[in-house]
Amino acid sequence: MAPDATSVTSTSSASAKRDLEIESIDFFVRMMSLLGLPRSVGEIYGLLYFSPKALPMDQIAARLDISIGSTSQGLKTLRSIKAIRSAYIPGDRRDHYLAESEFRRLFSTFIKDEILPHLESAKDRISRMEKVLDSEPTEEKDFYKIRIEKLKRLTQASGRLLPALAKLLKL
Amino acid sequence: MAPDATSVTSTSSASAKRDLEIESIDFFVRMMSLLGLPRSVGEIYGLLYFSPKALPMDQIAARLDISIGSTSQGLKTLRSIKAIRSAYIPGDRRDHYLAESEFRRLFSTFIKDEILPHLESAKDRISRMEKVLDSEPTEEKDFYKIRIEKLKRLTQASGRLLPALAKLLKL
DNA sequence: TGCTTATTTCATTTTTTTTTGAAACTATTG
DNA sequence: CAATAGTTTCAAAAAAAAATGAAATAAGCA
Repeated sequence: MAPDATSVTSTSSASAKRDLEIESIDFFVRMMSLLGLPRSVGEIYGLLYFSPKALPMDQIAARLDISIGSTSQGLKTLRSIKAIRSAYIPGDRRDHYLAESEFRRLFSTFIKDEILPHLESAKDRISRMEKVLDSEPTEEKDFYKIRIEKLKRLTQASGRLLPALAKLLKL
Repeated sequence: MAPDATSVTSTSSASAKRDLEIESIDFFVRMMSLLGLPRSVGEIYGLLYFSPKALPMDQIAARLDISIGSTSQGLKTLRSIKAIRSAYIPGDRRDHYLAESEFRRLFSTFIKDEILPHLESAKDRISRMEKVLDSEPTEEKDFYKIRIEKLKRLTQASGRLLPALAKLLKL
């Protein structure tokens, strides 16, 4: 195997870099888990976020001590939410990855891909509910009407708020 | 065992109610899972949300066909995020639960309890990072400085945006 | 084209989360 | 104050999610 091309450039403190790396990984592991993404995804992003050079998959796996399977999966996830991009390194046929540091974009992608679809299906569901309520003469009709109305308002409010938020974050 | 006090009051469509109940449960199971809460919590809230009467624990468990252990746990969770409240029913010594239908409150509680604490610890972490960077003469200092700066801006922005959002939702 | 290196896929294993059910505890009431 | 009904707790089981590792596939190069 080739000598480790990213090994520390001798003189300056490797440990300071390592400390920053660890804090970064920890930070993003938590943050990603807040978004419901697995630990490995946070680790990978955290590592890349504080890496001045683009890193290939095998080095990411080695540095984090996780399998290449997880690494491949994690990179796929991060690509899908546009949290990383690959950089071409001449004379090396491996893909190299860089963190997209504008992660406000990342949130906005997340809202668009994960939350808005749920809202869509919620609208359908509410129509179905209204149909059920209209079709059959249920007791406590008023109660049900009010509840459906509240759900409707919630989804409408979210439907307006979230895209606005997404746009705000993207800029 | 006593006859089921909440069984349908004869005439009007039980199936319409059941249909609404099922849609509601499905809706909230998805929504809660978006917030990282277990299925049973969504089921319980969904059931209560479309129940005109307050329901005791054993009936909730029976209707959802889940254990009383899960039900007790789930109710505890829902109480902790103020998503339900209990109603006193004269002559019945069981606690009866009602859904808090203003779930905008619920989101705001969620932001306050789940997200803001992370932000706090993020601030500490960033201070630590800055200390590390200042203390040791690391190469690529500029790169690290910029990254830390970006993290800082993110947490600051969130620290301003989230409480505002929480307040907006609570009204 | 064949050889080598890099990457993806996916069945299996491991880990984590959730649910269950029974015992412990609490509170009410006769 | 005992008997009973209601609730919580928690160890164990079940289910779900994530990670592994090896085989399959793809891609670059001679």
